[in-house]
Amino acid sequence: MRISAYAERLLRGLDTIDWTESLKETQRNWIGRSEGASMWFNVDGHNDLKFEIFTTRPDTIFGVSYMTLAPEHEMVKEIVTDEYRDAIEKYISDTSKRSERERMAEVDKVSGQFTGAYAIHPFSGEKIQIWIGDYVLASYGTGAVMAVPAHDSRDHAFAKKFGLPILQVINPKDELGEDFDIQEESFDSKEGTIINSDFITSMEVKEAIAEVIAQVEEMGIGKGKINYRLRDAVFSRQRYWGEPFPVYYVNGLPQMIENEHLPVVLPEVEKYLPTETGEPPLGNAIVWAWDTELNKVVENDKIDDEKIFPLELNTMPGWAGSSWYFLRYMDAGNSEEFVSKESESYWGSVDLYIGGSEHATGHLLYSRFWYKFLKDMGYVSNEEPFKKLINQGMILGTSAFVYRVKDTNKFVSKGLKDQFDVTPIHADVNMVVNNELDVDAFKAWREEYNDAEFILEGDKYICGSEVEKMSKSKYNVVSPDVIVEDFGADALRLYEMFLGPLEQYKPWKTDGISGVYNFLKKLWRLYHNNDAFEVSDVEPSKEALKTLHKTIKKVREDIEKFSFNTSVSTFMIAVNELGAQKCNSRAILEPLAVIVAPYAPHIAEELWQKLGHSDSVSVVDFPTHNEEYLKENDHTYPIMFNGKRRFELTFPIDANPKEMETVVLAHEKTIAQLNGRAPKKVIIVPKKIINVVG
RNA sequence: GCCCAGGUGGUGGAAUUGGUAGACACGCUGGACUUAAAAUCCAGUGGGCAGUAAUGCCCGUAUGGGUUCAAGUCCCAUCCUGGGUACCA
Repeated sequence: MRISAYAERLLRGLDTIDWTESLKETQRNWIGRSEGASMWFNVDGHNDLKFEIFTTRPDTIFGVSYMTLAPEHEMVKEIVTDEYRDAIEKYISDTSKRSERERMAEVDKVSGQFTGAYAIHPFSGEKIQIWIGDYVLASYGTGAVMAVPAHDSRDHAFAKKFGLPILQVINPKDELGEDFDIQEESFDSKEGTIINSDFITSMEVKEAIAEVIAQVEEMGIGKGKINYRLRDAVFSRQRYWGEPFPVYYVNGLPQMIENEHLPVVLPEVEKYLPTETGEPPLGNAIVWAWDTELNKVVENDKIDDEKIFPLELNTMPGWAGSSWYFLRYMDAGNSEEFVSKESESYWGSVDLYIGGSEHATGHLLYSRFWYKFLKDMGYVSNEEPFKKLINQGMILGTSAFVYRVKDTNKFVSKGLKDQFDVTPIHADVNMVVNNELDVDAFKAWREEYNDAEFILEGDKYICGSEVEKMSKSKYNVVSPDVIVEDFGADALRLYEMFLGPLEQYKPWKTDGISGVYNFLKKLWRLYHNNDAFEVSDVEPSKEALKTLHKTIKKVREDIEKFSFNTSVSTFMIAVNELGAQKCNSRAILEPLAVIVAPYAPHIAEELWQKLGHSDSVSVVDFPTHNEEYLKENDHTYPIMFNGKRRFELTFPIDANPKEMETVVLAHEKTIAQLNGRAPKKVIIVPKKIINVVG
């Protein structure tokens, strides 16, 4: 699939979507756009031979001291001289044996071999040695580079190892100083002035790049070029299960099954594993042949290669479905097209996508690619599939540790463990409450611990703890079912939100759930007197209205920002305040149930019913706040001296700053603070602070 | 190595545009109710110093500098943690 053809659009599109910067950056790096030039070099003594290199630094053309080809480069065998033939062949066979993994692990290891051949410098006409080296990748650019050791760290390492010349052609910007030793370290930055470089000498780097490109284009030996790191991908999956290709083989040649006979449905198999002969899992199927007369899938043993043929065993890769499944939701019942024009134009692209960042360079890049392709084909109308994307953080587990004294069956409490030689062991978190181990449960946990002994602190065994991914092997898995059983689904839902920001990784600690559980109980009590449901129709108090409306305002803002943890805090504050106000006014409690509903739907629904409604709380309009109720008559200002708060004063909201200043300066505490000094300045920020400078 | 995100009490976290750091909650301490426990409610809770107390002062958002009347927030440098990436010319 030629995703590389969309590289530029995939890159530019990133500027138009509301995704996290880190995710966009990962995609940018993966696409890997680099701007430079491709140039042709002639080979000395071979009039008919020339080769192409790609460089992002044409400005360093006069610093070239050798050329490097990838070992796999097709020209190597033609140019190698007899003297070096054996050495080159040995090097090629050695590097081909090294697996990609080895090459990755040995990045620092520099290796290479001279070919005996020379290239001709296009401007100076000088002869330049041609080497091969496995730091040049055959699959990127042209598989050949012009090596400028003075200004490229990899070329520098290579040159140093093989004693090749290092020619400086850029003078670093002043602050890096004269004492920069180019023989010791390369200068890769583009901040500097060109030296020793014929017609580009004394130009700035940027200028020189453009000038060299113009010159080689005029000479017909090169041109400006943009390269991408992004590679095309094979549309197939060998080892796993996936959507089947509607393809069968006649004499080994693939044939497409006609549209009208689709879909081809996957067969039943015993196991989803490759066959013993190494074929894909579909090779295990016994009903996987195509009958060209009946136009259906039939048993393999009927294959006669005349009317009945074998079907393709490879399947489609994961992104065959994941790249566009969301479009199908718009028109799931449509049996003619994946989505109708009407549905597509109604729904458009996805407004909000919540997903993990681990899909940055796979699913999320391919989805964008497919979507752009579908747009080009006229099937969808937007350029990007996911307008906004949030990476949700993972809920981590809090592991508990007990400390076994080495070579014994004794366990020492955390506070005393430093007095012994101990091994930390994961204990099941379900046996631990507030870091205290249920000793009997631990003994019963496993046979080997039945007669364990404990060295306690006071009368308790205190466990150590550590935050890790939830995993069975770490015994830190907390099942949501158990939480729902103990506290209810609303408490679970609220607590997950309350733990912290949506995008953040955060540790689960069951102990903390009592906070939201208490909140739910307090909420319930607002609508009840003892156990009886009781709300009144009396006019709500000013304070209650203020509490309600500031809550509505804040929660609406939080929802816009996906800041659900602060919403939950806001509800807690509201319920605490209304409780203190002894509010049980219907005019307050009805809208309260509505705004709580998205967060704690079960309890809200039940309260809504008790309030006498027969429809669901989820279909009621979300209330809007009224600024009238939020108006303050006065504001309590911190009185600060040189930025340090010393006391507070309350002023009417519309107080004149001049008058406020007079009152502040006349205050006895101000006089005490100033201690005889004259204030230089008084800064008054309305509804914020008053700062006296002096 | 490079790129990105982050570092705030005992803990999870809050803090609008630079404007009272620590909201809310957990935990902890003390108290009320109770024969007792659970549940519930009330009060306190960043650290330090002084004071019988009211209160006052100093320090404090990873570290060191800087800008500002004022910095968790802005700038520079450093350290640490998490994630991504791996010779891409």
